[in-house]
Amino acid sequence: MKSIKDIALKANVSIGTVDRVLHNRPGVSEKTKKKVLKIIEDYNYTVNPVASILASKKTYTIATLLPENINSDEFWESPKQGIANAMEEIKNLGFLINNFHFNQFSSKTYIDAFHKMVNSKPSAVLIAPIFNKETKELIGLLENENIPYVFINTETEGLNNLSFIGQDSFKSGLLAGKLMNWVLPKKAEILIIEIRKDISNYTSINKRINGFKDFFKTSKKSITIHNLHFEHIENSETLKNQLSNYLSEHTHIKGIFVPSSKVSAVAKIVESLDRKDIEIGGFDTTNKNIKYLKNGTVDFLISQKPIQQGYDGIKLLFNYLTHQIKPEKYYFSPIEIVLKENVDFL
Amino acid sequence: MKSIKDIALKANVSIGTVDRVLHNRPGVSEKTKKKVLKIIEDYNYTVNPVASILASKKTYTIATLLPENINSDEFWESPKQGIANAMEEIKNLGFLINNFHFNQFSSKTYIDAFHKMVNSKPSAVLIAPIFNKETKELIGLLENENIPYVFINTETEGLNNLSFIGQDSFKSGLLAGKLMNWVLPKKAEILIIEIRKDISNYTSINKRINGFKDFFKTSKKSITIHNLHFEHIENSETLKNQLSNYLSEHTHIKGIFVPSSKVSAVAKIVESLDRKDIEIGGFDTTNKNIKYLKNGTVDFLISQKPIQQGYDGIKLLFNYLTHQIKPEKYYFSPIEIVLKENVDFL
DNA sequence: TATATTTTCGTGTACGCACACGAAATTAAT
DNA sequence: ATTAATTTCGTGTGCGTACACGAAAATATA
Repeated sequence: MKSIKDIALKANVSIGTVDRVLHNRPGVSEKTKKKVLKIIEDYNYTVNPVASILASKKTYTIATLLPENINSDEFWESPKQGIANAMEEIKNLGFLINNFHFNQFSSKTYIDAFHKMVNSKPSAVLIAPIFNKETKELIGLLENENIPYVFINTETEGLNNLSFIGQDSFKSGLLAGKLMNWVLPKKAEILIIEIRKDISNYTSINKRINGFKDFFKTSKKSITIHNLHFEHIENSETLKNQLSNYLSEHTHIKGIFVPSSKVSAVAKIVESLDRKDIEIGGFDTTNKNIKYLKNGTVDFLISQKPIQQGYDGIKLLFNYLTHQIKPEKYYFSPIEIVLKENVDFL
Repeated sequence: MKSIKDIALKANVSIGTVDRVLHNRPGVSEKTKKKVLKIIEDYNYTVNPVASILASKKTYTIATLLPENINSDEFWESPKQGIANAMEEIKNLGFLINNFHFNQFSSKTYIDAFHKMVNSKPSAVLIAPIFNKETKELIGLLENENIPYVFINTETEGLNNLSFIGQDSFKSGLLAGKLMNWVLPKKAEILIIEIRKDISNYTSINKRINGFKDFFKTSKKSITIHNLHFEHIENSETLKNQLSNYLSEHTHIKGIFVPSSKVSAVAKIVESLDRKDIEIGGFDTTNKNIKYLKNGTVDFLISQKPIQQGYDGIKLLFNYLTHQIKPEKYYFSPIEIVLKENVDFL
């Protein structure tokens, strides 16, 4: 392995000079610069990143802005896990992390946290831009400071984000449609259950629903689709009452599609009604959802590898900051089908 | 970030002493060792791997022993890709790789390559132990030299391999059964097609078939299962003749299960027969298989993330050699369901 | 030509750790 | 108590690079 010293020796210059041409720093005449570059080429030399990192005492701070999760079962736990994993790998390379949180049902907390994040003067940020309008208003703060930002999970169009990491929601809904179509009989009715609390994330949810419905345009089976909205999901009594009423009024409903991670709340009710004839499909492998998948109440879940989303987000920023590697604008996460039979192997 | 110096300072010893306890080297009294360890604990100190690697001029050589792939579409291309990716990451950390190949249909080439591999005196090896008997005979060569070895893709029981990375074949077959059951009508017959060339890998294939059949013990549908063996698959004419004869003799066959990666060969024939009523399922996302998945001839594929298998194998050896991190004995790869709708998002 | 200015380059130190060498402290032997 | 043997530990150097500082060389100004 050739080193800077070897180059310097061969070129009859000092290692300082070699260093200067390597980093395109000023202070080298065209002539010697050319000479050194030639030798670098000849020797097939590349900087040793290990030594490079050790020598440059540069430190980077990455800030994240994600929803807080009150109980440990929530979706956001997973991206956070991935972020932590990535940080573990690069913490010795001069990277620090600063996590900011907000309440995903309060745009005010989002704005607050956003300001705090900017004030911490990070090298780069990873954001879940759940609030569309607010994000567009605030994003200038980052651009003024030239802080690169990556969006995760929620797509926001028309901004100069370095990259977006998340699922193609329409396609994942389409896939959900295909699976639901598989598990249903030749003739059946389907109920789509939306939880109004999801509204902050409405674009993704709506795209999923659109994709889902889109599939049935081509289905050979005879399918009718119902929609049901709930304001709150906490009050499980009213949810239960309304849902069981609806199901008893529409006895041909054999499939329920939950276009969010709140599958378990629905599954719990269906199970208590002992309606084994109803197939349920939805999103995200939270612990509760997995529980109902394993006991057969839920038929399928669609996952987006959220741990990897977090991991990839950090790694991407790492590569950008240290090696100036510009990422793709879109990284679509896997659309993973999770059944009882493969849930233990993910 | 705390460094050795900080530890030494706090413990009132020299960095040399701290270094000794960190590496379990002799020459430290129990008393000071305890003291230092306590401070390491308190400070939550971990060695900086960057500096560590730079300082230790140690170099490791990892050898791999995998089947050669003649055309670029074969399964083994993927693990090799993963291996290459991992090596790219660690090549500057003093790691070299040495790839050995064999013909997967000739045990003699396996034995030859195995010897060559051992003679190259690698620090550790990654093997696809496709030939069971031969592996058991040869493994002593590695154990004599105390060379750690990891198995990939093919499970071989009763040996002291550091780890195994691959799929739970029975479970993946079971899942294939579930999917086939979903796509078939209430009453149908299924054909399982084995290619005799797969014999070297027979354990995996057989386990898949067992899992597949196992599922139908619980199916509510009325299913009959046929079996068909082919010696060679190259001669596509005879394959085509035999298969089309069999299908025309057994008109109730509505599903074909290929428990190997040779799905495309079967799909090609079924397509040429214009038998759109037959559903096909199998393994591995080779380019050809994906082609038939996309055009609808194949209904589902089951993938095992082969790229990641290769990647994980190398990374695991890296961690073992550099940090003495002992891996789990079994790493079961994901059992991934691949449909037309999600094949572009893997 | 002498001096000032700018350009070009060499030297030294630091990053955190590994490891060799040898000194100091402790213990054993006489 | 003196010396020898052993254990315990401190110091120094190097890994390959980054970067600050200042010296030398080249060029400009008078």
